Order: sequence, then C-alpha cells, then structure tokens
Amino acid sequence: MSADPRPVLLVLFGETGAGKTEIAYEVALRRGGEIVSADAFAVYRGLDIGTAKPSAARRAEVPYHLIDVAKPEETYSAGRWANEARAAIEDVVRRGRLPIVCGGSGFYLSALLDGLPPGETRDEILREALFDWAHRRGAHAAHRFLTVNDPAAAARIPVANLKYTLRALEILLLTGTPASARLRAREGDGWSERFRVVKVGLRPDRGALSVRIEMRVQRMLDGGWGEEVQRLLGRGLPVESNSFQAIGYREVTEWVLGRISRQEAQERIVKATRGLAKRQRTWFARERDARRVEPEEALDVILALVGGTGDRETR
RNA sequence: GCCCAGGUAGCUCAGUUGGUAGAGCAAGGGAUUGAAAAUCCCUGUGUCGGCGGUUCAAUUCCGUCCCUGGGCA
Repeated sequence: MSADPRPVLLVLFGETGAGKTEIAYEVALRRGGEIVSADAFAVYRGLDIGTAKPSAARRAEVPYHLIDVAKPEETYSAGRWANEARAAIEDVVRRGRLPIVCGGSGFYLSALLDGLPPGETRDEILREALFDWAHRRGAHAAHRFLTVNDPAAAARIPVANLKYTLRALEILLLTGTPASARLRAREGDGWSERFRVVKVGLRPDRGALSVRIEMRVQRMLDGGWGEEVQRLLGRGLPVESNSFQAIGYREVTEWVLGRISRQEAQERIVKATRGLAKRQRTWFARERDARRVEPEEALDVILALVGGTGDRETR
C-alpha cells in the first residue's frame, strides 16, 4: 500500500505518432479517467484532421479537456493552457476520477508542471509594434537593443532568433525587469506537488515511427484534410493565423490552391513531421523523473503504476 | 559489336593544372521559461566503380575490366 495520500496525476508524453492517444484512451476506460490534451494545436476549433484529434465517438466515451477551446484565428498560449489545464485537472480529481495529461507539447507540459514566471506578460499591441519595428530595422538592431538593456538574455539568444529576441524585449518593456532576472527569480510554483505525478514517456523505435508518420500523413490526406483546409479558408481564416503554423496546414493550403501537387505536399509534411518528432525527442530527453517505455508495454506499465491497490513507486 | 557521356557522402552534383575532397538536400546532435507542431544553433572519412601501370605521391595521368545513360549498327 502506498503511503502517499495525494491524488495521482498521470502524464503521458511522447513524439507525434508514438501512440499516446490510443494508450491514454485505454487507460481512461479502465481506470475511470479523463483526458487532458497537452497539444498546442488541438486547442483550435476546426483544425481536426491535421491535428489528429480523437474522433467524436471516442469523445463521447471518454471526456476530453482542452480540445476545441479556442477559435482558429486566436493566438493561444502556454500560460493560458497551463491555467486551464490546472483547472480541468482539479475538477477531474474533485469528481474522483483519474486525470490523464496526454500530449507532445513539451513546453506546455513544463508550464503545467513547473509553472511559468508569475504575471501576465503578453501584450498583442506591443508585440506587433516590436515586430514591425524589427522588420524595418532588422534582427541585428533588435538584438543590439536587447544587448544594451538585458545583456544576459542577449548573450544566450542568437541574433538570428528574432522571435526569442523580441520576446525578451517584450518582457523588459512590459515589466521593467530584464527577462534574465525574471527567470532567475522564479523557482517552480509548487502546484504539481499536490499530486503524485506519474510521468510516462513513450519511446518508440525510430524506424518504425518514421514509417508510421508517413502512413499517418497519407491517411490524413485521404481523410479529407484538403476539404478541411478549404472550409477554414472559405470561412475567411487568415493564413497567417497562429493555428496555421501547425505542421501541414500551409502545405495543404498550397496544394488545394493548386500551387503544388498532392505528392509534393505529402512529402513536405512527412519531412516536417519527422523534424518535429526529433525536436520532441530532444525535449523529452531532459525529462529526468519519467518512466520511459516502449509503446507496446506502455499500457501494462501505466496500469501498474497508477493501479488502485498495491501501487508503488517504480524508480 | 562500335562511338560518346558518366560512375565522387543516403540522394543530386561540384572539384582536385597529381599532394587522399566539398556544396545543397536528406540525416544526426542541441537549445527551448506565456507564438512552441513555433523559433533558432551546431555537425560532412567518403575503398572519389574494380584491378593493374607510371610517379616520392594517383580520386586526379595511362591501360584494362565492370556498371549506367545516349547514339550508331
């Protein structure tokens, strides 16, 4: 018997196509769980096929949270997700059910479990102004400006990474505190300590995953991805929307607009997806206190780790 | 069978007036603190088709063989 009285919080992560969705669903069925999707693009309504959302039938069987919670023209954020996910998890626990966080967005997971620096530090107007300014003056000018005002942050951001440079400037201008100092001051907000967090990382074979990705993209294209994109564009969704940064949406757009062949689109999407899997692997490799498992054994391992009686810490 | 053009990194190719070679793409590694499926950084040893010859030294020159593409019979 475990002496740990805290409620269990299962966190399941892994690369795209590793099979998380299926496993989370099975666990939910067997342990009375509810799934909290940790996926930065499944939050957008209307982007269904390309984000591999669970089917309506599945969603009727098991409650899913944080899917379809934003309009596709919105720009969602890690902070917003973490707040909503925490609320959802607390709610699931309150109902006496098992919360299962499942997804591949490492940054979101970290925002949930470790917390972000306190306070809202986003400002769309300022962000756009900074972007326009940097666009006119160039990335070097932006980086030089950061070097003058926050040398520590500038030192760790390459000049070419304009996005990071601008974010650091945004924080500085909004809070008056250098981004680097803000980072140093923060030390986890302790939220996750209320739970017995069980982290499980899927570790699929690379070759097999590569093949699965190829087949999955093919299936998405066959399954009406083109129509989905046409519907979104027809409804007036700007292609610059953040949601359209999701892998494949720009490629499918090019295809339905007749600029590239379906074959070409498919190849590019597969490549981009493999690249994503690589970055996810790198991110998850840092995860120290997670149990790494092969997808085939994942379900059994998780059930044992989470299990009602006789549960114990397994390394 | 003859003639021509090629055989160099996983792929497409460049190059070395003889001192064992380099780009793009692919691939690999990494960063990541509120746009993250985003954004960015780093990484190029390969019997230079095989075997002989010339040379101090050959992937580079010569011979020969094999393979690929094209042309002529």
